[in-house]
Amino acid sequence: MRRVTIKDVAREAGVSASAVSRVFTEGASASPKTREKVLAAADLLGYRPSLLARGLVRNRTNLITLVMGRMTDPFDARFMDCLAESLAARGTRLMLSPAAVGAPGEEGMLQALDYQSDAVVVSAGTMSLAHSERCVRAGLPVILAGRVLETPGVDCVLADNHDGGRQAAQLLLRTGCRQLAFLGQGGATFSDRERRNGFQAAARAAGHSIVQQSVTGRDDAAAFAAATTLLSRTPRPDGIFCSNDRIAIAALEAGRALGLGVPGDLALIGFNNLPDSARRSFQLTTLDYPVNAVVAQIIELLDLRLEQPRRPSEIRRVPTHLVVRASTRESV
Amino acid sequence: MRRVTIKDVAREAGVSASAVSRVFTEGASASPKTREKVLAAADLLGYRPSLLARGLVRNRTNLITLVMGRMTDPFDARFMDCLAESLAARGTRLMLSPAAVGAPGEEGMLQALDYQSDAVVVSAGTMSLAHSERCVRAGLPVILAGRVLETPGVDCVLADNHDGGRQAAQLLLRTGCRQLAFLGQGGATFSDRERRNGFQAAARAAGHSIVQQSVTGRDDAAAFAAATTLLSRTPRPDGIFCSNDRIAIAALEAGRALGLGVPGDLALIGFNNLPDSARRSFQLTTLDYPVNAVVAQIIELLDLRLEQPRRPSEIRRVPTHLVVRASTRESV
DNA sequence: GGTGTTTTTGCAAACGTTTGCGAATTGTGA
DNA sequence: TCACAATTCGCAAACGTTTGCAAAAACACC
Repeated sequence: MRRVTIKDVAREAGVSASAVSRVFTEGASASPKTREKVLAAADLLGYRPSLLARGLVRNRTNLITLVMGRMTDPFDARFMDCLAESLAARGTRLMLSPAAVGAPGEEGMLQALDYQSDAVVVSAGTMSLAHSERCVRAGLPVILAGRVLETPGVDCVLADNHDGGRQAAQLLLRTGCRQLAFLGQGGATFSDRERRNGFQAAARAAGHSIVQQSVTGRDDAAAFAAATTLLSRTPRPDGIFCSNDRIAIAALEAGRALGLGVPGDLALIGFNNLPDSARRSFQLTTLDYPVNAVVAQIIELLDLRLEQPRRPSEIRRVPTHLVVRASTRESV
Repeated sequence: MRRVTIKDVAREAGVSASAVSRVFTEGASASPKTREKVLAAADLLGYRPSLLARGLVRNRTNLITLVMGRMTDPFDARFMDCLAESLAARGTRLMLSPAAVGAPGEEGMLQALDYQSDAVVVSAGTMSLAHSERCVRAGLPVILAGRVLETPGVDCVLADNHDGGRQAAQLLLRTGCRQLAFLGQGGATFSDRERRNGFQAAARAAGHSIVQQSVTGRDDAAAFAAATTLLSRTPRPDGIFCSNDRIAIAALEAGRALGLGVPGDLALIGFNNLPDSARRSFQLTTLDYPVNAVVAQIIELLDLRLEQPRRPSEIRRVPTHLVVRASTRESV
């Protein structure tokens, strides 16, 4: 039951432990003869190098910690899935650190230090980031997904939410909506604020004002209630931009429950382009959140920073594009 | 930038490294005085024990590897989230190993050995399990979620799918359905087969036969197409049990697209009780998959096996219960 | 075969912990 | 104060690797 170690392989192959190590490390020198002997022995014994031990001496674990909130939104799942997959493809493993467990929540970032993660990716939108600096000071690269923190050494990558809001406003206005509204989370997350600001700015630029309504709570019922409230205001909004698809779908159901035709009486735009929003029951116009592109940027920044830890930190924005479906009207 | 190590703390506190170590390990002997000095020093320097090093000597890492398929279904996300959360609460970290990366896919199980995970949880439903035995032989506990493998040393926990199928059949028959059908994945996953078998057995026992249709492909469009095919058979099914909620919702949309009333012309039952199925647009009757209970059982089995590695392996089934909504008729 | 250059090899010291063991310290009771 | 028991402490050896260094081996060239 004892783990088969490098020494076992060395003995079996009749070489030194260093020789075995070199066979198993990229680009090290080993003669074809020993290589063959070592591989045979390793195969026979079922040897696999301990990445713990290797990490200890190399000070590089090929581990990345992901700090995330509860994956209540399928969007988070999609992000995590994509990240795990892309990292695995380049030989890096992803470790999960749920943010919600302790009271402060940001403990998860520090735990990344414990296992000597090569970096920590934070995607928990509502979390405070008090510990980021400490991580950076300890030499642990921090990458923020979906939000910005102006701290030296912290890289950020996110969708261009502001521009997404602009596109939403312009589409609604172009298709004849006159009473614009934003239905969001009341500024609870970074993305929420950016999307609202972009929407509002574009509306203003076109000479329109917007009304706002926030959903309090995280479940669909809360979103439905908030949408119902919003739709019973006078004048009734005829074009709503929602902070994300989940809220938009709830709003769509609320509109229908009130007997409103979509998009005739009410046009709706969401954000994220979840699989759900393509469903024939909803056919939601939305802004595509480019998960793959965001993940690609994260990995690129990761590599850059691991190569040169002192490089200035970057903020990268990934463009977002409209996916027009049947919850908005045709352009006139 | 050098990591602050146990020796730094020892020097700062004026004690030996062993003393520091003992302060940081549960139930070791250290006098109040040294404890205080050590904690002060550790706090000052920002010391955190390296779990790599600790894992190396203790041969216990507090790491669990989760081997999973792509998280295309929100159900998987829910499972993973719950597992990560529960493990974190007891001080164990979850490591992800996407199964889909290599050609064989089961490589992920072996990678659990590399980081000396304490155990591996496999939830990838469609994956082959060729490497399970090898893991067990290497002393790595394997726990299967959602499927059964009759191998000594492999524990399994899953929902009682067979009984769920029975409940579905009985409800449909009790509410007046006469042409029962099963819409599933053609036996692609373990759960799929069990659910079908339970459904079929109960129907037979009541003197009914069922027709089957399988959806080929993983996206909603495939499910919609399969449902449409199924609904154009003669005699047309009036009660369909679907392998999971995603398929059931697609079937519901297909029924509506054909102008069928739900539940009047067509009754539908899903499986998993996803948040989506509670939506007012769907109101899907479904079987609740008790994620929390399953995870609790997994953790219990885990603890048991870590305590006594040689104990006989167990198969635990967690009961499932009907959540009746508006996609089925009232009992008569 | 001899010289010089390149490649391969083994030794031993690291990496940051834990832990058995014996020594040192502290506490107890008369 | 002394003898004895119970704690606490430090030393050093582990855990399974990698890697700088110098010795050894292989190779190239004349």
